[in-house]
Amino acid sequence: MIFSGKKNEDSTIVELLASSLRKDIAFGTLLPDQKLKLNELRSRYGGSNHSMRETLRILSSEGLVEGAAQRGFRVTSATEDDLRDIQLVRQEIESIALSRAIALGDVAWEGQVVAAHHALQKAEAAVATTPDDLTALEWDDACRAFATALIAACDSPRLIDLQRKFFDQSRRFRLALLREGKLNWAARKARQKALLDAVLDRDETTALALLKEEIGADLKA
Amino acid sequence: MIFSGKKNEDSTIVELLASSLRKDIAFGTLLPDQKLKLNELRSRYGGSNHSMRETLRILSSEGLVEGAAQRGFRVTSATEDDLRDIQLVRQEIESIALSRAIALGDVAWEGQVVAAHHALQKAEAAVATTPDDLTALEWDDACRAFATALIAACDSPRLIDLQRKFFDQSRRFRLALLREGKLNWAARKARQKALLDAVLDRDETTALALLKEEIGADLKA
DNA sequence: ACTTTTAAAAATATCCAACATTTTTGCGTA
DNA sequence: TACGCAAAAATGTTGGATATTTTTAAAAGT
Repeated sequence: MIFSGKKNEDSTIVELLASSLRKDIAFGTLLPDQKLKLNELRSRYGGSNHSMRETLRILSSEGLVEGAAQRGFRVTSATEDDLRDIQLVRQEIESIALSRAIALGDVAWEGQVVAAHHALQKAEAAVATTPDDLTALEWDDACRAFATALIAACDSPRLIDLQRKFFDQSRRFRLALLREGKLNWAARKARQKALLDAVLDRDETTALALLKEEIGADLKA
Repeated sequence: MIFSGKKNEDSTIVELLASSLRKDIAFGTLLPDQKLKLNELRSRYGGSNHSMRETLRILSSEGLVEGAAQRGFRVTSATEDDLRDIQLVRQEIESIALSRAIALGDVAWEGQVVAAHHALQKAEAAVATTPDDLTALEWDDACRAFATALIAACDSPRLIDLQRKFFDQSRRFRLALLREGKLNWAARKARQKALLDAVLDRDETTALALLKEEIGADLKA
């Protein structure tokens, strides 16, 4: 990944399809609860029926779509209950992981966190002024990178994996709030700075409180 | 499948294959880190290459198998680190879920828990005397049912789903301990009874401590 | 009118056979 | 022994064909 800003490592067709579908689900091009018929998807995204089925199995394992035997797949619903549940899980998982990261992280980790925070600041400023799709995607990626960096020093690969999955499930909601202009940029900036400082100070209590607030902020925003 | 005690809801070929592979992974017929070549699997379990690929995607989403682009699938490794990680995640997830269940559960839930505990007692006694494969499987299912019942009143579908997935990941280790005769039946019985009582008393602190012990017991046993 | 039955259409699930691409293996050479 | 390369093996992908199931729409009966 020498040249790529974002590494587009979609080496197989199935991964390529999965990326396309993920993006369209995140942006709401594919709506919650929408039936995903194989032939429609194929004519829209390409690929054989098998590739598309495999793709849907992958998205299914990520919680973005749901499949039922003999009756195909549909986009996972996105009700307020779903949002609440996802946020609950994110808060719990990321809290545990952050605790461990704060206990275990070294200086290199601190560097990662600082860098991710810096990139996030830039991305937030950019999307606040020009909220087109591409900028939105980069902003969302920056959010993800910051959240990932925070727990990178955690010693549990499975917790890290869960963090990734549930963050991706929360994308749709975050992008929706952005579209509706319901994000408080000043508050976010202050909170993120405070979170960064708490982490660097290894102030676990404060950091966890701020992390939960950061995750929960999207709900009633 | 008209007579089977456990409802074999494998309505599709893929689900059937997944069940077979799950079982063989749990019992160690398919060893950790073993390469899973499609043609070998097909001649052993049947199914077309696509069905088998889909099956492996499913198992992959359950953490039993791992896939890498262009180089196929292999059984997930099962080192001590893996065990530790799985147990950590189980302890955290199930603790959160049990807390919520204790707070929210009604009498029907208590009934479920009592019933599952009763069945577990029977299954433990059975497997302690005749540890053949079938009995072992039934015992393991009873363990799972008890753990599931404990958190059934939890209001987070995603936590419940995670509990299921990580319990299934821990199967291999539990069955291995059984095979090696490293389980302390008396201690287990006492602990399970104490856990049941704590839950029925809504004594969260005690219940959580016992739950963590129950999950962690398999490690140093 | 309203449910129930039945027939047709659509969609899913599966398989086979072939082919392109990538990875692994085995062997000869430096 | 290490290296590189060709052969073999394995993965990834496609198209077409077919069985089975679900969904739909129409027909029938009360």
